[in-house]
Amino acid sequence: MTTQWIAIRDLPAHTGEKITLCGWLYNLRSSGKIHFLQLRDGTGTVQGVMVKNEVPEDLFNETKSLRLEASVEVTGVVRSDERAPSGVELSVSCLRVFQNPEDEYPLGKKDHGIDFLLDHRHLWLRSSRQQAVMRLRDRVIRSAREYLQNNGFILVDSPIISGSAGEGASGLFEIDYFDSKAYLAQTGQLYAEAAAAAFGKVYCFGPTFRAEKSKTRRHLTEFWMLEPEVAFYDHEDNMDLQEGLVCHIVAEALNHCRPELAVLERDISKLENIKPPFHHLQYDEAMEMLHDLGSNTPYGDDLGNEDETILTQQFDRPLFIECYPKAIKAFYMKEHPTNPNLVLCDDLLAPEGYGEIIGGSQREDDYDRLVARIREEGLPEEAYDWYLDLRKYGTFVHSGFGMGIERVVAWIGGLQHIREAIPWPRTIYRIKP
RNA sequence: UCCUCGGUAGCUCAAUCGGCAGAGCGGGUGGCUGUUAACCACUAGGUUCGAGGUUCGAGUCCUCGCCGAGGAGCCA
Repeated sequence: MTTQWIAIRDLPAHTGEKITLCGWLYNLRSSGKIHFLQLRDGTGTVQGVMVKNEVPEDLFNETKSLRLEASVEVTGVVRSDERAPSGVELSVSCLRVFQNPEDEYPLGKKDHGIDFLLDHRHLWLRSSRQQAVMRLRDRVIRSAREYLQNNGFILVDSPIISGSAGEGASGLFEIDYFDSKAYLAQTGQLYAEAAAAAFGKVYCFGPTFRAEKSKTRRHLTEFWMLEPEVAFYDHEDNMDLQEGLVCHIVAEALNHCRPELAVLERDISKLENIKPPFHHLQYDEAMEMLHDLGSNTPYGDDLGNEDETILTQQFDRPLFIECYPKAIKAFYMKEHPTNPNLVLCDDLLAPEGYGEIIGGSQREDDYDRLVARIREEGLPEEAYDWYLDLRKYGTFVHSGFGMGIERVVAWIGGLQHIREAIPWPRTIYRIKP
């Protein structure tokens, strides 16, 4: 295509000029002798106005028969108009149809059920709401990388295919790998720890897989996780990093995604609260508070979703819960220096009931203790020989965490369900499209 | 794996106590020179998820199955 076309987003700068744009017809209204064409091109929307006695009669009649989502090239003069939401309209003088669909567009202008929308995810992405979500997701990812890279981190990605089951094989997807079995990664953490010993401050970012039959609005079987790992950071340094990262992501969403948050009808004031310092509770304190608030969760258990919601409702910004019992946490977490029943870890809970967005810990750096923990958990020791090497050759205090991108997007965007926060959600009963 | 809810027109949903299968949107036809999910008129459109059962009569009640959603557990 040799024609120079203009993005709808940039139309106000071309007021008074005759321009050409390419896009799709997302709605068409007509008053008999005047057509209103709602056009979108991925950068924005604009109303094209076609008046019967200003264009050839064939063109006017053909335009009336266009179906929703017809792909078109439209030429006309950009005109400022107070009645237009974006401030400008297009007086259409010429319209070329790339394709007028033979069938009616499946997604109507009124509401649809979630099942139908998910079956039509490939078309649903065209809607203004889904475009707002994807732009927010893009911004979250961009600002997270930006924050880490501005703070001396290097991206060192981890493999997605792993040869050993490692921790708890239950949640792993098994795949055929030539003549043997392999597994899809649940986390890149162990590899990030090795990379931290090479580069100091590292992160990995990629898809992770959980073969758990979770059926909740917070779970996907495939989700994206950002996992920083830092040499010589302890538990406290780790939480400072998490706080800084989350604050930067929220601030950048407010800087760049106001229109998207407006489409999502997000209460901005809730996001403007997200500033340091975040609240901190020790696990013990959290349990005490929960029991005062009527929870029945016994001491020693992990917090239920209900518990997380109750706790976060007490605060106006994210909440750290620190130092859980060792028995309910992963083998690689470092034992608490004064209480051997606890580990140096933290969960970061988002406000408004969005729950855990980060799980992190200081890692066990003592060879003997780590071996003992692997044996206690009944894990296959030989699978961790390379991981144990990190404690044999220049062991070092280090810490890291994993942040679930979709949960962060769901929280910042105020989404009801995490599946809207990823372009192609994967859940137990849904792997198409 | 467990608990709860749901499946009726292309879509979103109604249908009273078990008594003629309905509406809006979308489709088709016609009308309208400022519409904002435009509006107005007319019109077509049904194996009520499937298989049994109860009943004079089942979308509705019972049994089993299938599919999906929300929640629990687990986790980011």
